[in-house]
Amino acid sequence: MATIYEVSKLAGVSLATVSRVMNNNVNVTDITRKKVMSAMTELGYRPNSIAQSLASNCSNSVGLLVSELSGPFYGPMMGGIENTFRDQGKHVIIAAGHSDKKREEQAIEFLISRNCDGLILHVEAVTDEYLIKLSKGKTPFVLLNRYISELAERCIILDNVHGGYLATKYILEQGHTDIAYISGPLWKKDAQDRLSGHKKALQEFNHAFDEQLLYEGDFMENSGAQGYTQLHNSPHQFTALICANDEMATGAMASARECGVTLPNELSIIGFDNVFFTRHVYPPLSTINYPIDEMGNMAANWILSNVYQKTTAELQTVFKPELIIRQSIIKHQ
Amino acid sequence: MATIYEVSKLAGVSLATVSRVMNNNVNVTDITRKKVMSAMTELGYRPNSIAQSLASNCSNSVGLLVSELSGPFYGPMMGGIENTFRDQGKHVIIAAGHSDKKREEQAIEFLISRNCDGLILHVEAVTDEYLIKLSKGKTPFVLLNRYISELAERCIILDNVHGGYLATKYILEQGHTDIAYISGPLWKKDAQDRLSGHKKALQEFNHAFDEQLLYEGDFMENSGAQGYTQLHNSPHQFTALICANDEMATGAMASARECGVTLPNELSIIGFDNVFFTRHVYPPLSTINYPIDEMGNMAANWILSNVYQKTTAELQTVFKPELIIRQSIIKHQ
DNA sequence: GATATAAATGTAAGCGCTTACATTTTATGT
DNA sequence: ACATAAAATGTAAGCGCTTACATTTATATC
Repeated sequence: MATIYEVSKLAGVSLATVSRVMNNNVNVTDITRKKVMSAMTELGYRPNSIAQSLASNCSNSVGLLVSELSGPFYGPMMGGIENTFRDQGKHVIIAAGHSDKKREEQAIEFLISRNCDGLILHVEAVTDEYLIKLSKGKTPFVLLNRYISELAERCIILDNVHGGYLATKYILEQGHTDIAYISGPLWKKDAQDRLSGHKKALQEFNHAFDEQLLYEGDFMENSGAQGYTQLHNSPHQFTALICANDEMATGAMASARECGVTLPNELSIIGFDNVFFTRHVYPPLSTINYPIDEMGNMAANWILSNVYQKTTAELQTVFKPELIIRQSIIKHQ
Repeated sequence: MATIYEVSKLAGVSLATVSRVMNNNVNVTDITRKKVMSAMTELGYRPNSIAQSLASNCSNSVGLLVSELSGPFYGPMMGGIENTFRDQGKHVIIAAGHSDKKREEQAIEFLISRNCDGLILHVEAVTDEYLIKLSKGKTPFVLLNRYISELAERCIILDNVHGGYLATKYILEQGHTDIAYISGPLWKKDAQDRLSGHKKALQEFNHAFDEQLLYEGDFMENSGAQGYTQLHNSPHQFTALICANDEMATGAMASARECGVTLPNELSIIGFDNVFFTRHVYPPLSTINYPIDEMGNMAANWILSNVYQKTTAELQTVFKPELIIRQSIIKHQ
């Protein structure tokens, strides 16, 4: 591979001049620029980005840590992020944390040791303290889907409380009074928030929250199925089921059908996240929209603005969930 | 950040020695190794991977190009790949090609200019010639889901012909004789192959292939819906529909239901790929399994073996599809 | 046209590592 | 104890760029 040195020789200029035409282009005569450019194309020169990084102390790479690379939730998020960055010549290095404290920490270390200029973190298991300490370090980062008051300006979140509220409110408005709830793991903030939104709506409608109708799942499909079975077999009746995410709702639907329950006639269900397959389940699942792609985009913009000093669209940190109505809920008489 | 130089000073050894303990560890006394190690931890030293790359001419990064970051197909593939690599201290740089020739080429250029040691390519639009030329270059790559005879040993593929054959054979065995087919875009090799598998099965059962019952889609959900509508409105009857992937099958199912067709009683459907949501659609979709995660894994192993000289499990290039039977198909009398 | 000023270009010192080669230390055999 | 080979360590030259600073060249001012 040709180096800058050969280009400079062929063009009859110095290294610095070649470097200048590669970069900001400031203070170079058109004529020398042309000489250099044609030398470059003649040699098929392409800058060595590693050497650039070392010399400039900027790797032009941003680290992206998600819980899983697969699954309906992260794909759109990554898509939005990659798109924004590649246009800017930045590249994204991905890692998966698998919702495990140790693996998340390792992944962050890994990304930092890779000289990422900035990090986009969707972490779940790592502690607030860890992140606060990390924020003192020299690698800037944004947090997706996590709120830490000390780091507020770098948290891009969904208003989960409001989302939980919207779901329950809609169910209540449809006349349901006996409502079961399958939550996420309650050590996770978003699971808590969605549940408190639920309680808030209940309170507003003067309905008591019934602990017996709560099942704590883990956001995975199976726990939805298990949760439903357990609730179904308890003495408590319910005509509507709220699930803290779509995966669990799907599991619950399968389980309900196995119990001989007709959907949606005998049981109304609502999920959360609006992952793309909710349209395909039967009956099509009502849910709460989580604009994860937009939020990924915003995270990318945050980095562009805070790390690379690019001017971007205005940064927004709190996103609003929206109710998506499909056929999985019926009016209760 | 501490550099190797400070470590060497604190440990009272030379740069080279520090470098040695970081690397192969060969020819270093235990005692000096310990001195160096403790100096490292004392300083919180972490090697600068950019400098390492420049000096060693190896970036420890591999580029991964997929068509989309989202969608049910690529997630599992990326997951398998990332997993394999991070264990080995390699990182993966991702890019999306969006099935567009120009964007795919750009992405490849980008990845190469990023000094990736190797590439895993899932490309669709780029020509064979381009790839053959690329193979003459210095960056090694594997191809996922694409076969080019000149590059056979670096193609990791599914036997799509056999997959198409299996699907059709099963439908035929269920007694169906009037079978519609929604294909992928026929400029894509996999779409062609699946269709020829279909024809092969037909022939084996002495059924003529009816051009009128073929619709060429684009592997996306909408085209499945459109395809179904068109086939439904044509004068030709059919009791079974084979779709070249699950997305189109899903679209066709929605469309069939809108046309008032009861599934699976009035129409049997089979898809292809076995993406995870096929279990959730209604009725659960029979399909052909595409072991994309394993194939991603294998691609990673290929790189490990061919680029990094690691010994890995034996490399396999052709994977076998399997029939997955669910409830979307009934026997035809 | 001489001088001051600005613009364009060149020079050379790093960025933080690896590694060929040189040198020193240690082990081995007699 | 000494020569010799082997092992451990040190020296220094890069890897391909960027950039502060120095120098040269063009432009403006009177």
